[in-house]
Amino acid sequence: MTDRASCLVSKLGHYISLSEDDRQRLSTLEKSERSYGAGTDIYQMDDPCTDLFVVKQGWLFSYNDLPDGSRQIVKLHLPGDIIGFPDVSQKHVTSTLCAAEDVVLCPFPKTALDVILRDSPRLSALILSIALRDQIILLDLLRALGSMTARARISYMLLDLLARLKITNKGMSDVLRLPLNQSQIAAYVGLTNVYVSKTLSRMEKDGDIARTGNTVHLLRPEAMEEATDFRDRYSDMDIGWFPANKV
Amino acid sequence: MTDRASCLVSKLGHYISLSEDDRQRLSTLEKSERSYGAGTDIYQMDDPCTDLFVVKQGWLFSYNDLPDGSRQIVKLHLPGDIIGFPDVSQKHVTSTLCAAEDVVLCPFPKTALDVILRDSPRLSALILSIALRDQIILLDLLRALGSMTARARISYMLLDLLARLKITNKGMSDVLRLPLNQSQIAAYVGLTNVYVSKTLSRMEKDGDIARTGNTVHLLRPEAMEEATDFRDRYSDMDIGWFPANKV
DNA sequence: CGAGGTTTTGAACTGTTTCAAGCTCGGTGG
DNA sequence: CCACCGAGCTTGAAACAGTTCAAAACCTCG
Repeated sequence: MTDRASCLVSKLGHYISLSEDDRQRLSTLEKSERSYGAGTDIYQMDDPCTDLFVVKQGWLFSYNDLPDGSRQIVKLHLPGDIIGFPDVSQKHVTSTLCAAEDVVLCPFPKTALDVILRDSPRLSALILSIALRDQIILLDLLRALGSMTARARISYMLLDLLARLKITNKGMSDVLRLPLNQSQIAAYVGLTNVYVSKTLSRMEKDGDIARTGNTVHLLRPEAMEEATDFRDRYSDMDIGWFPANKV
Repeated sequence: MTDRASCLVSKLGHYISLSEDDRQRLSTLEKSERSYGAGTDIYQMDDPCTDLFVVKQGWLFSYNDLPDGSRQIVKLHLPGDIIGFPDVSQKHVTSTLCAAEDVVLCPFPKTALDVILRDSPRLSALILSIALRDQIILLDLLRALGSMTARARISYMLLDLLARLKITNKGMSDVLRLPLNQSQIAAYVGLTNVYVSKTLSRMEKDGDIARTGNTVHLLRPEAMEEATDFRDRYSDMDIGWFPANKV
């Protein structure tokens, strides 16, 4: 991956082989990259939806504040992710995007999708697949929030993050840098910061995890997968049905 | 809508105008329709994923059973809906489909999407938009399960159902036939059947709703929308960016 | 009329929240 | 170099929303 390589090309090329045409198309879509400091709100809920972003560096999350003052984080964004996809279907964005740490993003215009859909069935299929897979993952999260205990929810979150990181980093161990504070974890799994603290402490005492700074070590991932009925949706997407590109 | 009209054509034609070519393409995809009795599991989690279904009649839901014995309903399917979309990205389906009452479905093969993506950019964009909008709706539900009280969750569910029914039935009032028992409602909003009963009774006593048989009348929908920060994602999808079909 | 599924109601219980205080630790300024 | 500050984490006690269990009431349909 050279320095001038487009974020989009490297992200999508990860799933399927791209024709030279496709590479060209994707590269031209990308605007110059941008940096944001930790804690910055990059766009706000209800802003007009014009750009998508590929994450080049750092973690981010999308959140909503509810009428009663509580906050729900609806998505964590890791390097390589495309941010804002679902909002393409709406005139305005439906959540606020916040940098969890210092980040670098590659914006590209929403209209890019138009071009892709018109000219590249293969890329269209890939993008659709990614959108659908993300939906499956949301359903998994829904099950966790709907009917699991605090402990299982947190386990689930950790397993999910590990699986995501392992896509691009095959040989990875079960150690995880977690650049989120406990209030953010709580807002994600639907608990309070206090109970997240208590639950993490208990998990540590029971030997499920070990913590040092903001890294977490999963000591019995299989047991945790068992308890949460965890499935890895990332490693085996079905891309067998993709159409070939027209000639 | 004639008797021989394809389910898919009438579903998709609802959003955009379809060319005669597109109509032809869609019609040929559809297999003959099928009926199932109330309570039937139509397919089971982990079955191979081959077909999608358009709902012609009746309500259904997709659910998962968790290791601890609890059940989570992840999606309610109403007439006009396409079932199984997210699973296209997987080799096996990720939840079990169950008929909440007597239903009629129109199956069509997963490979249909291949054809559409190759030949019709405009239909591709529509399908992608629907998938993305569904994702937004899931995020809304996630917020509800993650950080709302029992009362707000149930309010949210009712508002969402009403909004969905109003898509195809513009002049509809705030009365809703709800062919689900309280255990199913509970499995959907992440509560127990007992507490659903208690909450519904309280809502009725407070004058938020009225019940007769399995129909529910929303008496103060605006107040409920306020309390749950409800947004109607169905009525105004952004389809302005769709590509025209090639000639 | 009886039977089975569904809803209601009450009492005891539990997981999670709330509030509040104390602790840790890295960063900053005197 | 130390004192102090603030953000985040931990801990405990009290309160509460929602669960569990169990029994009774209700409905619909054969």
